[in-house]
Amino acid sequence: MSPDSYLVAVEAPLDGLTYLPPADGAQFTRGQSVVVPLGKRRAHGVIVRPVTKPPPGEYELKHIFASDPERPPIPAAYMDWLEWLAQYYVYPLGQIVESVFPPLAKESKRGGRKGPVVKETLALYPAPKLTADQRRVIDAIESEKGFAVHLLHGVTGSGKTEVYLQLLEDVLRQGKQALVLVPEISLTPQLIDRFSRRFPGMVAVLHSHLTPREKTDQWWGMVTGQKKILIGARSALFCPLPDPGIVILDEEHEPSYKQDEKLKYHARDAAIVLAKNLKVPIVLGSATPSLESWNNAESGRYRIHTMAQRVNAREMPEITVVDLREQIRVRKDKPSELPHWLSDTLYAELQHVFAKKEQAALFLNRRGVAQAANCKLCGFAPECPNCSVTLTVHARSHLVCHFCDYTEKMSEVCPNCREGSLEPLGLGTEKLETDMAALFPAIRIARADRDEVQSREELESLIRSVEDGEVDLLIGTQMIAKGLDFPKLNLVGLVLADLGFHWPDFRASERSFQLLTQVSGRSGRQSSGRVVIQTYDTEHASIRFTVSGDFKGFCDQEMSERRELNYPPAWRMAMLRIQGPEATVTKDAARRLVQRARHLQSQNPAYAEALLILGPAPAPLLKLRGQYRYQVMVKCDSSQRLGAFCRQLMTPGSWLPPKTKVQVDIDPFQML
DNA sequence: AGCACGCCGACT
DNA sequence: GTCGGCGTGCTC
Repeated sequence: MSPDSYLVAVEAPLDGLTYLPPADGAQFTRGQSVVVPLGKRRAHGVIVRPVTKPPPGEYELKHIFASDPERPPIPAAYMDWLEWLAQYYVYPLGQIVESVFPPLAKESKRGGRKGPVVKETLALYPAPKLTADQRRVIDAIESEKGFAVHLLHGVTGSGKTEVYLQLLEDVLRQGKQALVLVPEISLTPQLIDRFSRRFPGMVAVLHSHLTPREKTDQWWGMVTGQKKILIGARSALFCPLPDPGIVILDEEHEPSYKQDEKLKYHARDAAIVLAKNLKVPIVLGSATPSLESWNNAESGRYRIHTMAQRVNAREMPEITVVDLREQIRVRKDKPSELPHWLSDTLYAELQHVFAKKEQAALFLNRRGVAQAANCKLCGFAPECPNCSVTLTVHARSHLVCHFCDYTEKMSEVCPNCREGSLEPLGLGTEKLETDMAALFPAIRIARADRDEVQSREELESLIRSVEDGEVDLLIGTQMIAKGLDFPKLNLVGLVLADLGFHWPDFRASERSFQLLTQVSGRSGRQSSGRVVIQTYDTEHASIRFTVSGDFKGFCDQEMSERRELNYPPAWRMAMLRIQGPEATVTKDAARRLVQRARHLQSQNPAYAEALLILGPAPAPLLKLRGQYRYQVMVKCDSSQRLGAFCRQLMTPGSWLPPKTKVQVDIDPFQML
């Protein structure tokens, strides 16, 4: 019995359209590529499933033209995964399906005089002898067959990469393929070389900096099975591997795994579902696991593997916390020549390091435009009474919460100590550079931030010049915290750790802790490293737990706060973003969206206690590129319920004014 | 997304 | 009078 018709995912913002089989009566199976008529054009499509019922409404069904010989069928596990993505992230399947295919035809004109994507002429890199820790972890991971999530918690320098390499070797021995995901920023030629030396001729690479031709060639290398290991940024997930045996995802906690445009997926979460569909193990590695993953490990959903020792038994660096409040008090009586941001302690350490001809780095995690206010005397930063996030300074006179729109006037005197004054936090890397150049005229300074370093090539050449000892002092934002692996770097200074604490985001503490721990772990690769953390808030959990090295302690405390306010991972969250060209119209639409949401909530008793709707609140940058932006936050006790709610809420209707658009972001990272 | 239709300003 | 601007709406 032949089916009446097929549901086809087509290149359009739709989940699928119904088509009749072609005139020749050819039949199709799930995952096959076809060419279909769509309006006036020919479009690519993928068979989702045969259907017997015609679509609702009066339609003259069109016929599929033919199957698409250019495109191989998508494996069933990947089809299931794509449908999951569409459901979970509330995004049209038709626009997701396109991303499993390469940008160009298999064979077309070959151009480009650029070198090969993966160098194949390098000296082999033999496997070193594994440490007992590494052997234990590998055995534990390999003892479990089929799908399982393994969280590899290894301190910086504990040799996680070698664990990955050994796991890959064993998977390759079984003739299977592997997918290795890394954050885009760490996908450097050095990393690719390391894999290529170990597995010559078997490595393919996919990331956004490749040309369409290069992407297409790498894609086919994996899909034909010629290449065995795919290393890539998050988009590499979409390359349909015919025979995968393992998925590895390094730096699991990295926020850059979350895509914040179009399909707003989290590569870690998507990778886990993919691995589950493929029935293969997935390894998540990090020195500072995300609270999400840690929570899953504690509850037994993930297997946890810990590596607490550094490979060569190197010491962890010594961390000094400088209380800037104390510094201010001292300087009140005894004025200093030093810039206000530079403590006597950090200055002394810098002098010491430069005298020994070693390297130093100064970090200032200056992030974006949103500014917190804090008291220079007591460190107090005003918080929203409803949301427990730091309030943001608006027009230097008001404090606003970006989640619930709570507003208060910014008081002159600090409401906490009634002595100091509230002032916006503000300090830039440029200022650090000019001050340091004046203090130490002889040292060579390099600056790394978004203004100074635009491309990855620039970042790589900067890193190389630090490695080659052409730089004495590196000044930068957290963009260099990742690539920081310099043998002669023996001092890391965090100029103002508070900037991270007071970011208006419920993950601010977690990110600060991660940054502090990651940075601290990287000072002193060879000899005794030092870390100086300057702060107005020495009691902040991020600092206390970094200094004590108590990862679990930090997570326990942070989890209890998340539970209290129904934040992830205790609850789940979705952000609804409304934007339009007119201020009042957009704000009105946002209000109406909230009304709709509350109405929907009242219709279904299952939502009553399980759902919190907050807002609308103006986005921190209310007007961006001519668009006014508001956001509505939805918290929910279960991800299934949250997904169902959002899909219902987003069903198209006439309630949206023209030119106004709503987007859903499930499990948002970017709170702005 | 892409490609139509549709209704208003500056061109031969 | 038309050419073309991109706002709006639809695709089985």
